[in-house]
Amino acid sequence: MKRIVELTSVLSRVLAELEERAIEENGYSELTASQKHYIEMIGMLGNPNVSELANALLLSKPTVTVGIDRLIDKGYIVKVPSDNDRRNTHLHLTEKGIGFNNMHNYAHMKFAEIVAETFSSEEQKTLQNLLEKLCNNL
Amino acid sequence: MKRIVELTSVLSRVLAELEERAIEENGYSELTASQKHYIEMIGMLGNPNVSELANALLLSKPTVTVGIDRLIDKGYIVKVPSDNDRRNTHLHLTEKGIGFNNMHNYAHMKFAEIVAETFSSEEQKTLQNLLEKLCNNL
DNA sequence: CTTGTTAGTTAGATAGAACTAATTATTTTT
DNA sequence: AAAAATAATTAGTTCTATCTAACTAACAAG
Repeated sequence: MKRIVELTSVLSRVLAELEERAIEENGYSELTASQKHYIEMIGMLGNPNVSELANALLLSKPTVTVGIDRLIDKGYIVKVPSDNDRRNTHLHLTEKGIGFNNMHNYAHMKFAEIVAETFSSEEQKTLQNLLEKLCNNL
Repeated sequence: MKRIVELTSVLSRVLAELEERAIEENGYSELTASQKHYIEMIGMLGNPNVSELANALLLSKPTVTVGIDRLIDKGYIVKVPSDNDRRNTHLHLTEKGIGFNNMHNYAHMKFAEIVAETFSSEEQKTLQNLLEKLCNNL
């Protein structure tokens, strides 16, 4: 059973590495860890304003203002002024920003390929059921 | 089959979170990401000198010298001068340093508990075989 | 229409993490 | 014994990420 934990942690690492490699190969290595975090969060929140992003990242607004400026320079984000309230600006991801967030999916697809190559559909069903059960118990 | 990927990535995240929580709860949050990396690497290398550690971390020696100083201040490492060559110093982890490296194991134990609670021993065997097969195909 | 609030920015400070160049101390080589 | 090589450190620089305090601009309420 210890072995199960080991194997799970191997899978963990492999998934992470697949994602890292996708990020490398698609030219997103110019992003720092914190910048990646910004972009992911903007994707999850869906066009937040600066304050909302700051809250979600547990950072001060000035910090986020500066962080955003750099991501705008690099072409990952644009600021769109709000119509209702001209103080307010919405943060939108550019194509490039969305592209980065897709690296996630890209890595998952690679992994899915491996799963498909490894298992018969019955095995897949069994594995899925077991994982499902495990996740329900977390 | 997409579902299998999802579930795996959930497990990934849960493992990471278990480890993070263990780190938090045991007072290791004072460590930065890079400092954690130093400590892990020293553990893996087993009492390296500064040059060996720098090589392993792909960093310059001066960078590592300074990094080590901070970890000494915080009580995670001690420097032991070499007997053969007095230029040379070996880096040893203190109890505290070893304690940090054990957070890894701690998280894995927690996860093992969950596995044990979730599955019969037959299910465990099945799961292990499937994971084994998958890992062999990576 | 003045007062207060809200959204965001600018300025200035601090700390970490990295680098190169130069220095010290020791050991090895010739 | 002098010169070269090695291990580590010190000094000085740069960049990123963070903060607080102070500011501007826009809106809201009385």
